[in-house]
Amino acid sequence: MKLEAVSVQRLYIQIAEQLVQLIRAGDIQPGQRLPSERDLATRFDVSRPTIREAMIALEVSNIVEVRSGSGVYVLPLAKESSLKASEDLPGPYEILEARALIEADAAALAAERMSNDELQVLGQLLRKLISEIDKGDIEAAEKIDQQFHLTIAKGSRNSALLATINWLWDLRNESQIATVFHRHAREEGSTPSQEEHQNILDAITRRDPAAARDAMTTHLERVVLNFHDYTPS
Amino acid sequence: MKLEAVSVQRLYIQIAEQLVQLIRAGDIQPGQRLPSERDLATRFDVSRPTIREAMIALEVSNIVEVRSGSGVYVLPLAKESSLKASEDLPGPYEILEARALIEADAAALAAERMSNDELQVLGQLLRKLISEIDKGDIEAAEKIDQQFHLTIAKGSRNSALLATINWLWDLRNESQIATVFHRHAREEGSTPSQEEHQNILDAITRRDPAAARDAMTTHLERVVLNFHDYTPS
DNA sequence: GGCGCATAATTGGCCTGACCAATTCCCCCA
DNA sequence: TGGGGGAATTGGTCAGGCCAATTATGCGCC
Repeated sequence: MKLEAVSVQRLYIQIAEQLVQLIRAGDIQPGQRLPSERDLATRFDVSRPTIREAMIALEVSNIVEVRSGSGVYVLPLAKESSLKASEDLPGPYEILEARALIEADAAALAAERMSNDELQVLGQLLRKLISEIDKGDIEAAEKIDQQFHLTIAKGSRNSALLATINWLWDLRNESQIATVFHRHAREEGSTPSQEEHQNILDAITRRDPAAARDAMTTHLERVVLNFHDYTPS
Repeated sequence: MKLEAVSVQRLYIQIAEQLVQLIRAGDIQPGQRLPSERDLATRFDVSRPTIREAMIALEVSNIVEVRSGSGVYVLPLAKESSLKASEDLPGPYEILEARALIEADAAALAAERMSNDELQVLGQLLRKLISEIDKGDIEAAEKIDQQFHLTIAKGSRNSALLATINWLWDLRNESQIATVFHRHAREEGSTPSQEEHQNILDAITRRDPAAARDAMTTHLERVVLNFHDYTPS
């Protein structure tokens, strides 16, 4: 029997996410100062170092600015920094469709622009991916898979594309991790993807943009099909 | 006399940046585990909470991965990333390139999915666009132009694509409104775009995805070319 | 009454030391 | 030789404390 790998997220992440939500919802306006660390500590019922870690996370993410001796303030762009309000988030199907299109574009560009070093990394990731799948560690394999795709996105040398693809993965991870779809994908969807990933890597290595695009499209459209088959309709 | 605005950076930033340098230089390879927090604390001669803050910063920046009870490990993509991920927003060229790719995808989908009502709206927008250009009101024309493009994005029936395209337009508007590029684009770039917009609309009306994609690509690639011509090199 | 300035209160920056839980290591025993 | 099972290591979190920067306060002086 497999236990739910809940693995409660670390506290600083929980707190940072709650604060981000408050900011996005408008409960805390840009420019406004949020409560002192000591105050937040008692409110969230955690220690001050934990609050402090959450602040670091928000600061590095350019969501707040920390002014020593004064307080921490919400930055102006904070509300939009993470694309779109949390209202009608795209569903898993829309995310997959968008990924199929955009990541295909990115793969084509990457085939032309990616450095040899990055290709090395890509090869390592693929080997690691296969080994994790063999070991049966699906969770680890999914992380590697994400890194594989993001490395390609980065290879496009276009930070707008990279940011977009990053966002789509975040969406997938945040909202949909426990759906029937993903559970199924974990069980069954891994095997063919090895070959598909290999095809993508080969195409990029050959510096063949069209082939890279096709390989990526094929890969993600199969995932879309998997999704269709197992969606409770 | 001007004093050095040293304002000693906070410790966690100093440490995080040193580690990033080590990673970039290859002294710490991706996949490798870096020293324990306690170890780093003594080496840098700071307390463990400070090291911990630096780790949080690196983790949020997708440079390392923290595995509880095991250690913190350098991620594969780490070599080229830096702290403050979103600090360097995409430049105008990157935005245009991304738009050319993504809006082309959206146009192709829109050709298949857009409702007739929306097509009507698109036609009205185009007429309005032409009339504003004739009147010489460039600013109004740009707003209409944006609506035209966003209506097509909406026609893709994919909220992830729509959100992405929305975000790219926001980026364009916010950060680059006063550059030489845009000033020039306002003066000269309007005339040919009338015909190009018409081509896009026609293709969608004909329900021809490939043509819609091509028309959108052509349109935006010309803008890219304009950009190239007038970029101060 | 209004203006300045010194002092007090608040706030972030950082440290020490400690305990817990997860992971890994390693030795000993079957 | 192959497991098993502590013991050591490592991250996760807490408590409480001191310092420096910033801000608020209030008192005296004009």
